Amino acid sequence: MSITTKTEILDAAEVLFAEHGFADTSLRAITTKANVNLASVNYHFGSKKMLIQEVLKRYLDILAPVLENQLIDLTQRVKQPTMDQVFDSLVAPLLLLNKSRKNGTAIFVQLLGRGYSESQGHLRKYIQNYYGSVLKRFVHTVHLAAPHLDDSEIFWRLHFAIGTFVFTMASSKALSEIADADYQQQVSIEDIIHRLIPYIAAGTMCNPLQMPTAQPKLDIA
Amino acid sequence: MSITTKTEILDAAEVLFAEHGFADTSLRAITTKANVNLASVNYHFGSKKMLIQEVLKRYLDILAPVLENQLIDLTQRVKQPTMDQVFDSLVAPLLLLNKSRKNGTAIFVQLLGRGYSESQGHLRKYIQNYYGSVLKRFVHTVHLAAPHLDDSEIFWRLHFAIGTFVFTMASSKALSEIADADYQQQVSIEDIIHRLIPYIAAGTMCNPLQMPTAQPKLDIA
DNA sequence: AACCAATTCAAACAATTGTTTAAATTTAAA
DNA sequence: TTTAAATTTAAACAATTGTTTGAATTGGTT
Repeated sequence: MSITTKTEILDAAEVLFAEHGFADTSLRAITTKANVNLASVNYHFGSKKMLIQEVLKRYLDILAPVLENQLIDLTQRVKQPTMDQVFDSLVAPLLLLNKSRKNGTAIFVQLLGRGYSESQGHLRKYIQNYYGSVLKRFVHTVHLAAPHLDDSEIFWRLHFAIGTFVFTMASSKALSEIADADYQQQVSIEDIIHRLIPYIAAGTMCNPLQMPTAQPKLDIA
Repeated sequence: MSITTKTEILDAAEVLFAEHGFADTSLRAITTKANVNLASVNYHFGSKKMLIQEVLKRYLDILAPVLENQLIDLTQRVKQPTMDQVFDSLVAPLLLLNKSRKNGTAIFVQLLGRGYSESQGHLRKYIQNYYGSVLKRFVHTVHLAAPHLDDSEIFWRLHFAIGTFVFTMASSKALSEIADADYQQQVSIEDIIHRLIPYIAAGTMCNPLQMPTAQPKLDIA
Protein backbone atom coordinates (compact mmCIF):
# COMPACT_ATOMS: atom_id res chain seq x y z
CA MET A 1 0.00 0.00 0.00
CA SER A 2 1.43 3.34 -1.02
CA ILE A 3 -0.22 5.33 1.73
CA THR A 4 1.56 3.50 4.51
CA THR A 5 4.92 3.86 2.82
CA LYS A 6 4.29 7.54 2.42
CA THR A 7 3.29 8.09 6.03
CA GLU A 8 6.09 5.90 7.30
CA ILE A 9 8.54 8.10 5.45
CA LEU A 10 6.93 11.21 6.91
CA ASP A 11 6.93 9.73 10.40
CA ALA A 12 10.58 8.83 10.24
CA ALA A 13 11.59 12.03 8.51
CA GLU A 14 9.98 14.43 10.97
CA VAL A 15 11.75 12.86 13.93
CA LEU A 16 15.15 12.94 12.27
CA PHE A 17 14.64 16.42 10.85
CA ALA A 18 13.63 17.78 14.23
CA GLU A 19 16.58 16.14 15.94
CA HIS A 20 19.42 16.73 13.48
CA GLY A 21 18.12 19.37 11.11
CA PHE A 22 17.37 19.12 7.43
CA ALA A 23 20.89 19.25 6.06
CA ASP A 24 22.24 16.73 8.52
CA THR A 25 19.55 14.15 7.85
CA SER A 26 20.17 11.94 4.82
CA LEU A 27 17.47 10.22 2.81
CA ARG A 28 19.19 6.96 3.63
CA ALA A 29 18.80 7.60 7.33
CA ILE A 30 15.13 8.32 6.79
CA THR A 31 14.39 5.29 4.61
CA THR A 32 16.33 3.00 6.92
CA LYS A 33 14.35 4.20 9.94
CA ALA A 34 11.13 3.87 7.97
CA ASN A 35 12.04 0.43 6.62
CA VAL A 36 11.35 1.45 3.05
CA ASN A 37 13.41 1.59 -0.09
CA LEU A 38 15.65 4.58 -0.71
CA ALA A 39 14.06 5.42 -4.04
CA SER A 40 10.58 5.63 -2.55
CA VAL A 41 11.24 9.12 -1.25
CA ASN A 42 11.80 10.48 -4.72
CA TYR A 43 8.94 8.37 -6.04
CA HIS A 44 6.39 9.65 -3.55
CA PHE A 45 7.65 13.15 -2.87
CA GLY A 46 9.76 14.06 -5.87
CA SER A 47 12.70 15.43 -3.93
CA LYS A 48 14.06 15.95 -0.46
CA LYS A 49 13.00 19.58 -0.48
CA MET A 50 9.38 18.66 -1.18
CA LEU A 51 9.51 16.03 1.54
CA ILE A 52 10.50 18.74 3.99
CA GLN A 53 7.55 20.86 2.93
CA GLU A 54 5.10 17.99 3.30
CA VAL A 55 6.42 17.17 6.74
CA LEU A 56 5.57 20.67 7.89
CA LYS A 57 2.32 20.82 5.95
CA ARG A 58 0.99 17.82 7.82
CA TYR A 59 1.23 19.76 11.08
CA LEU A 60 0.19 23.14 9.79
CA ASP A 61 -2.97 21.71 8.28
CA ILE A 62 -3.99 20.54 11.74
CA LEU A 63 -2.86 23.60 13.66
CA ALA A 64 -3.93 26.47 11.42
CA PRO A 65 -7.73 26.01 11.40
CA VAL A 66 -7.87 25.32 15.14
CA LEU A 67 -5.82 28.40 15.89
CA GLU A 68 -8.04 30.43 13.62
CA ASN A 69 -11.08 29.31 15.60
CA GLN A 70 -9.41 30.11 18.87
CA LEU A 71 -8.67 33.65 17.72
CA ILE A 72 -12.18 34.15 16.38
CA ASP A 73 -13.64 32.91 19.65
CA LEU A 74 -11.43 35.18 21.70
CA THR A 75 -12.19 38.34 19.76
CA GLN A 76 -15.88 37.57 19.91
CA ARG A 77 -15.84 37.06 23.68
CA VAL A 78 -13.85 40.19 24.58
CA LYS A 79 -13.27 43.34 22.60
CA GLN A 80 -9.83 44.02 24.11
CA PRO A 81 -8.12 40.79 25.13
CA THR A 82 -5.06 40.71 27.35
CA MET A 83 -1.77 39.70 25.80
CA ASP A 84 -1.78 36.57 27.90
CA GLN A 85 -5.13 35.65 26.42
CA VAL A 86 -3.81 36.13 22.91
CA PHE A 87 -0.84 33.86 23.41
CA ASP A 88 -2.91 31.43 25.42
CA SER A 89 -4.90 30.80 22.29
CA LEU A 90 -1.80 29.06 20.94
CA VAL A 91 -1.76 26.46 23.67
CA ALA A 92 -4.71 24.31 22.68
CA PRO A 93 -3.78 24.11 18.98
CA LEU A 94 -0.21 23.26 19.87
CA LEU A 95 -1.13 20.58 22.37
CA LEU A 96 -3.58 19.13 19.88
CA LEU A 97 -0.57 18.06 17.83
CA ASN A 98 0.36 15.69 20.63
CA LYS A 99 -2.85 13.77 19.98
CA SER A 100 -2.14 13.06 16.35
CA ARG A 101 1.49 12.07 16.88
CA LYS A 102 3.75 11.22 19.77
CA ASN A 103 5.68 14.32 20.84
CA GLY A 104 3.89 16.10 18.04
CA THR A 105 4.03 19.49 19.71
CA ALA A 106 7.74 19.41 20.36
CA ILE A 107 8.54 18.01 16.95
CA PHE A 108 6.47 20.63 15.17
CA VAL A 109 8.00 23.60 16.92
CA GLN A 110 11.46 22.18 16.46
CA LEU A 111 10.79 21.77 12.77
CA LEU A 112 9.56 25.34 12.68
CA GLY A 113 12.80 26.48 14.21
CA ARG A 114 14.86 24.49 11.75
CA GLY A 115 12.83 25.92 8.93
CA TYR A 116 13.60 29.43 10.03
CA SER A 117 17.30 29.09 10.64
CA GLU A 118 18.16 26.61 7.91
CA SER A 119 17.05 26.71 4.28
CA GLN A 120 17.52 30.47 4.14
CA GLY A 121 13.95 31.73 4.33
CA HIS A 122 12.66 29.26 1.77
CA LEU A 123 10.32 27.66 4.27
CA ARG A 124 9.38 30.99 5.75
CA LYS A 125 7.92 32.11 2.44
CA TYR A 126 6.08 28.84 2.08
CA ILE A 127 4.38 29.36 5.43
CA GLN A 128 3.67 32.98 4.66
CA ASN A 129 1.98 31.96 1.43
CA TYR A 130 -0.16 29.08 2.55
CA TYR A 131 -1.00 30.17 6.09
CA GLY A 132 -0.91 33.94 5.73
CA SER A 133 -4.55 34.21 6.74
CA VAL A 134 -4.02 32.86 10.25
CA LEU A 135 -0.85 34.86 10.60
CA LYS A 136 -2.62 38.10 9.75
CA ARG A 137 -5.41 37.33 12.17
CA PHE A 138 -2.92 36.64 14.93
CA VAL A 139 -1.11 39.91 14.34
CA HIS A 140 -4.43 41.71 14.37
CA THR A 141 -5.40 40.14 17.68
CA VAL A 142 -2.06 41.14 19.17
CA HIS A 143 -2.81 44.65 18.04
CA LEU A 144 -6.10 44.56 19.92
CA ALA A 145 -4.27 43.63 23.08
CA ALA A 146 -1.55 46.21 22.55
CA PRO A 147 -3.02 49.31 20.90
CA HIS A 148 -0.03 51.36 22.03
CA LEU A 149 2.25 49.49 19.61
CA ASP A 150 2.45 50.33 15.93
CA ASP A 151 2.67 47.73 13.19
CA SER A 152 6.43 47.66 12.92
CA GLU A 153 6.84 47.32 16.65
CA ILE A 154 4.48 44.36 16.64
CA PHE A 155 6.35 42.87 13.70
CA TRP A 156 9.59 42.92 15.60
CA ARG A 157 8.20 41.62 18.84
CA LEU A 158 6.33 38.77 17.24
CA HIS A 159 9.57 37.62 15.71
CA PHE A 160 11.19 37.91 19.08
CA ALA A 161 8.39 35.75 20.43
CA ILE A 162 8.82 33.20 17.68
CA GLY A 163 12.50 33.06 18.51
CA THR A 164 11.86 32.49 22.19
CA PHE A 165 9.37 29.79 21.44
CA VAL A 166 11.24 28.01 18.73
CA PHE A 167 14.59 28.04 20.43
CA THR A 168 13.17 26.83 23.72
CA MET A 169 11.38 23.98 22.03
CA ALA A 170 14.43 23.09 20.00
CA SER A 171 16.40 22.71 23.21
CA SER A 172 13.48 21.46 25.28
CA LYS A 173 14.99 18.04 25.73
CA ALA A 174 18.27 19.36 27.04
CA LEU A 175 16.56 21.97 29.19
CA SER A 176 14.25 19.41 30.75
CA GLU A 177 17.19 17.22 31.65
CA ILE A 178 19.06 20.08 33.27
CA ALA A 179 15.95 21.17 35.17
CA ASP A 180 15.50 17.64 36.41
CA ALA A 181 19.11 17.29 37.50
CA ASP A 182 19.53 20.73 39.08
CA TYR A 183 16.06 21.52 40.43
CA GLN A 184 14.30 18.14 40.58
CA GLN A 185 11.64 19.32 38.15
CA GLN A 186 9.92 16.91 35.82
CA VAL A 187 8.71 19.31 33.19
CA SER A 188 6.63 18.36 30.19
CA ILE A 189 6.23 20.25 26.96
CA GLU A 190 2.97 21.55 28.35
CA ASP A 191 4.76 22.90 31.42
CA ILE A 192 7.32 24.67 29.29
CA ILE A 193 4.61 26.24 27.16
CA HIS A 194 2.88 27.53 30.25
CA ARG A 195 6.13 29.01 31.46
CA LEU A 196 6.70 30.64 28.10
CA ILE A 197 3.34 32.39 27.75
CA PRO A 198 3.74 35.01 30.53
CA TYR A 199 7.33 35.64 29.49
CA ILE A 200 6.43 36.28 25.89
CA ALA A 201 3.32 38.23 26.76
CA ALA A 202 5.21 40.54 29.13
CA GLY A 203 7.93 41.14 26.56
CA THR A 204 5.46 41.83 23.81
CA MET A 205 3.48 44.28 25.93
CA CYS A 206 6.31 46.41 27.26
CA ASN A 207 6.65 50.05 26.34
CA PRO A 208 8.62 50.71 23.18
CA LEU A 209 11.93 52.49 23.36
CA GLN A 210 12.41 55.67 21.38
CA MET A 211 14.77 54.79 18.59
CA PRO A 212 17.15 57.66 17.83
CA THR A 213 18.72 55.69 15.00
CA ALA A 214 16.86 53.55 12.45
CA GLN A 215 15.52 56.47 10.49
CA PRO A 216 14.47 56.43 6.83
CA LYS A 217 17.49 57.49 4.77
CA LEU A 218 16.58 61.10 3.99
CA ASP A 219 19.24 63.64 3.14
CA ILE A 220 18.30 66.83 4.93
CA ALA A 221 20.50 69.10 2.91
CA MET B 1 53.32 33.62 6.25
CA SER B 2 51.24 31.09 8.13
CA ILE B 3 49.42 33.59 10.30
CA THR B 4 47.78 35.35 7.41
CA THR B 5 46.61 32.08 5.89
CA LYS B 6 45.18 31.09 9.21
CA THR B 7 43.30 34.34 9.73
CA GLU B 8 42.15 34.45 6.13
CA ILE B 9 40.60 31.05 6.63
CA LEU B 10 38.94 32.20 9.84
CA ASP B 11 37.70 35.39 8.19
CA ALA B 12 36.18 33.54 5.28
CA ALA B 13 34.82 30.74 7.41
CA GLU B 14 32.97 32.90 9.91
CA VAL B 15 31.08 34.75 7.20
CA LEU B 16 30.02 31.57 5.41
CA PHE B 17 29.22 29.76 8.65
CA ALA B 18 27.04 32.63 9.83
CA GLU B 19 25.23 32.84 6.51
CA HIS B 20 24.68 29.18 5.62
CA GLY B 21 25.34 27.29 8.81
CA PHE B 22 28.09 24.85 9.61
CA ALA B 23 26.77 21.82 7.77
CA ASP B 24 25.95 23.74 4.62
CA THR B 25 29.38 25.33 4.33
CA SER B 26 32.05 23.20 2.67
CA LEU B 27 35.75 23.54 3.23
CA ARG B 28 36.10 24.15 -0.47
CA ALA B 29 33.79 27.14 -0.27
CA ILE B 30 35.85 28.49 2.60
CA THR B 31 39.25 27.97 1.00
CA THR B 32 38.06 29.40 -2.31
CA LYS B 33 36.77 32.54 -0.61
CA ALA B 34 39.97 32.79 1.38
CA ASN B 35 42.18 32.18 -1.68
CA VAL B 36 44.10 29.45 0.06
CA ASN B 37 44.67 25.79 -0.61
CA LEU B 38 42.06 23.28 0.44
CA ALA B 39 44.46 21.25 2.54
CA SER B 40 45.50 24.26 4.59
CA VAL B 41 42.39 23.99 6.75
CA ASN B 42 43.36 20.54 7.97
CA TYR B 43 46.96 21.63 8.26
CA HIS B 44 46.27 24.64 10.44
CA PHE B 45 43.17 23.52 12.32
CA GLY B 46 43.19 19.74 12.17
CA SER B 47 39.57 19.32 11.20
CA LYS B 48 36.45 21.21 10.28
CA LYS B 49 35.05 20.76 13.76
CA MET B 50 38.08 22.40 15.33
CA LEU B 51 37.88 25.22 12.82
CA ILE B 52 34.33 25.90 13.98
CA GLN B 53 35.48 26.06 17.58
CA GLU B 54 38.31 28.46 16.77
CA VAL B 55 35.99 30.71 14.83
CA LEU B 56 33.83 31.12 17.93
CA LYS B 57 36.77 31.26 20.30
CA ARG B 58 38.15 34.30 18.50
CA TYR B 59 35.01 36.22 19.41
CA LEU B 60 34.45 34.82 22.88
CA ASP B 61 37.96 35.72 23.91
CA ILE B 62 37.21 39.34 23.12
CA LEU B 63 33.70 39.42 24.54
CA ALA B 64 34.01 37.45 27.76
CA PRO B 65 36.49 39.62 29.69
CA VAL B 66 34.77 42.85 28.68
CA LEU B 67 31.39 41.51 29.74
CA GLU B 68 32.89 40.40 33.01
CA ASN B 69 34.14 43.92 33.65
CA GLN B 70 30.76 45.41 32.78
CA LEU B 71 29.05 43.17 35.30
CA ILE B 72 31.60 43.92 38.00
CA ASP B 73 31.25 47.64 37.37
CA LEU B 74 27.48 47.47 37.52
CA THR B 75 27.30 45.55 40.76
CA GLN B 76 29.80 47.91 42.33
CA ARG B 77 27.87 51.01 41.27
CA VAL B 78 24.42 49.88 42.40
CA LYS B 79 23.47 47.20 44.87
CA GLN B 80 20.19 46.33 43.16
CA PRO B 81 20.39 46.97 39.41
CA THR B 82 17.32 47.04 37.18
CA MET B 83 16.86 44.22 34.72
CA ASP B 84 17.39 46.66 31.88
CA GLN B 85 20.73 47.58 33.36
CA VAL B 86 21.76 43.96 33.56
CA PHE B 87 20.99 43.27 29.93
CA ASP B 88 22.37 46.62 28.89
CA SER B 89 25.73 45.44 30.08
CA LEU B 90 25.71 43.12 27.10
CA VAL B 91 25.51 45.93 24.59
CA ALA B 92 29.00 47.38 24.84
CA PRO B 93 30.80 44.00 24.69
CA LEU B 94 28.69 42.98 21.73
CA LEU B 95 29.24 46.18 19.82
CA LEU B 96 32.93 45.98 20.56
CA LEU B 97 33.05 43.03 18.19
CA ASN B 98 32.21 45.39 15.37
CA LYS B 99 35.52 47.15 15.94
CA SER B 100 37.65 44.09 15.49
CA ARG B 101 35.82 42.82 12.42
CA LYS B 102 33.29 44.11 9.93
CA ASN B 103 29.79 43.06 11.01
CA GLY B 104 31.48 41.32 13.90
CA THR B 105 28.51 41.61 16.23
CA ALA B 106 26.04 40.16 13.76
CA ILE B 107 28.37 37.39 12.71
CA PHE B 108 29.12 36.40 16.28
CA VAL B 109 25.54 36.17 17.44
CA GLN B 110 24.55 34.36 14.29
CA LEU B 111 27.33 31.88 14.89
CA LEU B 112 26.11 31.52 18.43
CA GLY B 113 22.65 30.73 17.12
CA ARG B 114 23.99 28.21 14.67
CA GLY B 115 26.06 26.65 17.40
CA TYR B 116 23.05 26.18 19.59
CA SER B 117 20.67 24.85 16.99
CA GLU B 118 23.11 22.78 14.96
CA SER B 119 25.75 20.41 16.32
CA GLN B 120 23.37 19.15 19.01
CA GLY B 121 24.67 20.81 22.15
CA HIS B 122 28.30 20.13 21.35
CA LEU B 123 29.10 23.80 21.16
CA ARG B 124 26.93 24.56 24.15
CA LYS B 125 29.12 22.42 26.36
CA TYR B 126 32.24 24.01 24.95
CA ILE B 127 30.98 27.46 25.90
CA GLN B 128 29.81 26.27 29.30
CA ASN B 129 33.26 24.84 29.96
CA TYR B 130 35.48 27.68 28.85
CA TYR B 131 33.30 30.65 29.71
CA GLY B 132 31.34 29.33 32.68
CA SER B 133 32.75 32.02 34.94
CA VAL B 134 31.13 34.89 33.05
CA LEU B 135 27.93 32.92 32.73
CA LYS B 136 27.70 32.38 36.47
CA ARG B 137 28.35 36.04 37.16
CA PHE B 138 25.63 37.01 34.73
CA VAL B 139 23.09 34.73 36.39
CA HIS B 140 24.04 36.16 39.75
CA THR B 141 23.53 39.72 38.53
CA VAL B 142 20.13 38.78 37.15
CA HIS B 143 19.26 37.46 40.56
CA LEU B 144 20.17 40.83 42.09
CA ALA B 145 17.76 42.54 39.73
CA ALA B 146 15.00 39.99 40.31
CA PRO B 147 15.10 38.78 43.91
CA HIS B 148 11.51 37.56 43.61
CA LEU B 149 12.60 34.80 41.26
CA ASP B 150 14.12 31.57 42.48
CA ASP B 151 17.04 29.85 40.78
CA SER B 152 15.01 27.55 38.61
CA GLU B 153 12.81 30.39 37.40
CA ILE B 154 15.89 32.38 36.43
CA PHE B 155 17.32 29.33 34.74
CA TRP B 156 14.30 29.01 32.50
CA ARG B 157 13.98 32.67 31.69
CA LEU B 158 17.61 33.11 30.81
CA HIS B 159 17.27 30.32 28.30
CA PHE B 160 14.19 32.02 26.97
CA ALA B 161 16.26 35.17 26.65
CA ILE B 162 19.08 33.34 24.89
CA GLY B 163 16.54 31.94 22.49
CA THR B 164 15.08 35.33 21.73
CA PHE B 165 18.47 36.79 21.16
CA VAL B 166 20.03 34.01 19.20
CA PHE B 167 17.09 33.36 16.94
CA THR B 168 16.62 37.02 16.17
CA MET B 169 20.26 37.42 15.27
CA ALA B 170 20.26 34.29 13.18
CA SER B 171 17.42 35.71 11.13
CA SER B 172 18.52 39.33 11.47
CA LYS B 173 19.33 39.69 7.80
CA ALA B 174 15.92 38.49 6.67
CA LEU B 175 14.16 40.53 9.34
CA SER B 176 16.02 43.68 8.36
CA GLU B 177 15.03 43.23 4.74
CA ILE B 178 11.37 42.76 5.63
CA ALA B 179 11.44 45.79 7.93
CA ASP B 180 12.96 47.82 5.13
CA ALA B 181 10.42 46.67 2.57
CA ASP B 182 7.33 46.90 4.75
CA TYR B 183 8.09 49.78 7.12
CA GLN B 184 10.93 51.68 5.39
CA GLN B 185 13.23 51.04 8.33
CA GLN B 186 16.96 50.75 7.85
CA VAL B 187 17.83 48.88 10.98
CA SER B 188 21.33 47.98 12.03
CA ILE B 189 22.39 45.25 14.37
CA GLU B 190 22.72 47.91 17.03
CA ASP B 191 19.10 48.92 16.51
CA ILE B 192 17.93 45.36 16.83
CA ILE B 193 19.88 44.89 20.02
CA HIS B 194 18.32 48.00 21.51
CA ARG B 195 14.90 46.71 20.55
CA LEU B 196 15.65 43.38 22.15
CA ILE B 197 16.83 44.62 25.53
CA PRO B 198 13.50 45.96 26.87
CA TYR B 199 11.66 42.95 25.48
CA ILE B 200 13.93 40.47 27.17
CA ALA B 201 14.14 42.49 30.36
CA ALA B 202 10.36 42.73 30.67
CA GLY B 203 9.93 39.04 30.04
CA THR B 204 12.60 38.09 32.53
CA MET B 205 11.13 40.32 35.23
CA CYS B 206 7.50 39.30 35.01
CA ASN B 207 5.78 37.54 37.89
CA PRO B 208 6.06 33.78 37.82
CA LEU B 209 3.01 31.66 37.28
CA GLN B 210 2.01 29.12 39.89
CA MET B 211 2.74 25.76 38.30
CA PRO B 212 0.09 23.17 39.19
CA THR B 213 2.02 20.51 37.30
CA ALA B 214 5.78 20.08 37.24
CA GLN B 215 6.04 18.72 40.74
CA PRO B 216 8.86 16.58 42.12
CA LYS B 217 7.87 12.95 41.77
CA LEU B 218 6.89 12.13 45.34
CA ASP B 219 4.41 9.41 46.12
CA ILE B 220 2.19 10.74 48.87
CA ALA B 221 0.81 7.39 49.92
C1' DA C 1 75.12 29.62 0.14
C1' DA C 2 73.37 25.66 2.39
C1' DC C 3 70.49 23.68 5.33
C1' DC C 4 66.16 22.42 7.82
C1' DA C 5 61.73 23.14 9.20
C1' DA C 6 57.35 25.24 8.02
C1' DT C 7 54.13 25.83 4.75
C1' DT C 8 51.77 25.37 0.35
C1' DC C 9 50.18 22.79 -3.38
C1' DA C 10 47.91 19.56 -6.77
C1' DA C 11 46.13 15.28 -6.70
C1' DA C 12 43.86 11.55 -5.10
C1' DC C 13 41.46 9.33 -1.38
C1' DA C 14 37.29 6.95 0.52
C1' DA C 15 32.86 8.04 2.04
C1' DT C 16 28.44 10.05 1.56
C1' DT C 17 25.12 12.70 -0.73
C1' DG C 18 20.44 13.13 -3.69
C1' DT C 19 18.78 11.25 -7.75
C1' DT C 20 17.83 8.14 -11.65
C1' DT C 21 17.19 3.80 -14.03
C1' DA C 22 15.21 -0.37 -15.41
C1' DA C 23 13.77 -4.65 -13.92
C1' DA C 24 10.93 -7.08 -10.46
C1' DT C 25 6.97 -7.19 -7.84
C1' DT C 26 2.52 -6.09 -6.13
C1' DT C 27 -2.05 -4.31 -6.69
C1' DA C 28 -6.45 -3.91 -8.54
C1' DA C 29 -9.56 -3.84 -12.40
C1' DA C 30 -11.44 -6.27 -16.66
C1' DT D 1 -6.93 -15.44 -15.35
C1' DT D 2 -5.23 -11.72 -17.90
C1' DT D 3 -3.80 -7.21 -18.22
C1' DA D 4 -2.12 -2.89 -17.14
C1' DA D 5 -0.98 0.36 -13.92
C1' DA D 6 1.17 1.35 -9.45
C1' DT D 7 4.67 0.43 -6.49
C1' DT D 8 8.92 -1.53 -4.76
C1' DT D 9 13.50 -2.91 -5.42
C1' DA D 10 18.60 -3.25 -6.22
C1' DA D 11 21.96 -1.05 -8.56
C1' DA D 12 24.34 2.50 -10.40
C1' DC D 13 24.71 7.37 -11.22
C1' DA D 14 27.29 11.82 -10.92
C1' DA D 15 28.39 15.18 -7.63
C1' DT D 16 30.18 16.66 -3.36
C1' DT D 17 32.02 15.94 1.05
C1' DG D 18 36.25 15.98 4.65
C1' DT D 19 40.68 14.21 4.79
C1' DT D 20 45.31 12.49 3.47
C1' DT D 21 49.41 12.14 0.76
C1' DG D 22 53.92 13.31 -0.98
C1' DA D 23 56.26 16.41 -3.63
C1' DA D 24 57.19 21.40 -4.38
C1' DT D 25 58.03 25.73 -2.41
C1' DT D 26 58.95 29.04 0.93
C1' DG D 27 61.13 31.24 5.00
C1' DG D 28 64.46 31.87 8.35
C1' DT D 29 69.02 30.23 10.61
C1' DT D 30 73.56 28.80 10.64
